[in-house]
Amino acid sequence: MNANQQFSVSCHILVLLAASPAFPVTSEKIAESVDTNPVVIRRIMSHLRQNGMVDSRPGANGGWRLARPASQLSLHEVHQALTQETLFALHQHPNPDCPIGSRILPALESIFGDAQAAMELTLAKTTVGDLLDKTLGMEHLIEFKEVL
Amino acid sequence: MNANQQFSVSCHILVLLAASPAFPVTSEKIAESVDTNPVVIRRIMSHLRQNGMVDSRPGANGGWRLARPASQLSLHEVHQALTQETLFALHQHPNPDCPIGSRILPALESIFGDAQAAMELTLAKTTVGDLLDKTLGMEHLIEFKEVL
DNA sequence: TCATTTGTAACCATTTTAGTTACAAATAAA
DNA sequence: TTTATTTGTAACTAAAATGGTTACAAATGA
Repeated sequence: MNANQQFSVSCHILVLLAASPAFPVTSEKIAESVDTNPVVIRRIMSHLRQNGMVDSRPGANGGWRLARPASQLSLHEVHQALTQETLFALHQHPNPDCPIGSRILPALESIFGDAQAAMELTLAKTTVGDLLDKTLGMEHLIEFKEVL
Repeated sequence: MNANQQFSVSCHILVLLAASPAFPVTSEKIAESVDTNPVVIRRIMSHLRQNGMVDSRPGANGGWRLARPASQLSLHEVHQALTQETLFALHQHPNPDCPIGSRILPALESIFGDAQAAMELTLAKTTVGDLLDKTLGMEHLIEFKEVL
C-alpha cells in the first residue's frame, strides 16, 4: 500500500475543479470521483492550499475551487507542493577515510540534481488546463461544459 | 528510515569497483566505504548482477568486479536494474461513472511517462566512468590509481 | 437554530527499507 | 585434504511512509 499516489490524485482533483469553475466541489464528491475517503482528499488539499492553488469554504454550498486559472497551474507546481525531498535520496555517512567515500556525495548530488531538473522541466510544460483538455477530448469537453 | 538509498549506494559501489579494476573488492570492504552492513551490499549486488553489471567470486581473494568497462555502464541502466515501478504511481480505481474519473488515467500516464523519460535521458548521459572522474578530481585520480 | 462542510487529530493495517544474525555452498590457499 | 574466506540467501526486527477510518470541533449559510 506504499506507492505514493498523491501526485496522481492531486492532478485528478485539480482537473475536476477546473471542470467545475462555476461551483465549489465538496471533498465528498471529489472522493467519489477519485474512489477514496474524503479525509484523504482534505489532507492533499491542505498542501495545495498552502501553495495558493485552491480555496475552500465550509458549510452549505461550500467546497473547493481553484484559486487560480487552470491555465496558470503547472504540474511542476503541483508536484513541488507535495514533496520536499529530492527525487533520489543520498546515503548518509559514507566513510570519510575512503578516497571514494569522502568524495562521492557531491558528485552524486550533481547528476541526481540534473535528472530531477529534467523531470521538473517536463512537468512545468503542462498545466492543469492542458490536462483537462487532454482528459476530455475536445468534443466531450464542449458537451461536458454545456451541462455545467 | 524509508527513503530509498539503493540508487545512491549502487552508484557508490560501482564507482568503487571502477576504481579497483585489478582486484575484486569484498562486500565487507564495500560496506565499510558505504557505511552499512555487507548483506545490504550483497542484496543490491544481486540486482546488479542480474543485469550483467557485476561479477563475483566466493572464497579467498574473492569479491566483486565490474562485468563491463565503467565507460559502458550508464546510470540509467543502474537505475533500471533497481526499479520496476514507474516514477509516479497512478491511483487505482477512479470512478468509471465520472466523466473525469473515467478518462484521467491515460492522460496522466502520458505526461508522467514524458517526465520519467526526461529524467532517464539525463541519467543515460552519465556513465560510471564519468562519475569516477567527477568523484576524484583528475589529480586525485592519477594519485589514487598509482596506489593500486 | 440546524444541516452541511471543512479542518485536524488520532489510530490502524500494510508495505518498504535498512539492518542484523545465521548458516549453507563455493572457492582458493596452505 | 583441510581450512579460512567469501558469497548467497533466508529469516527476523525496527522504523517510517502511506492510505483508510473514526471522531469531533469550528465555520458557514439556509
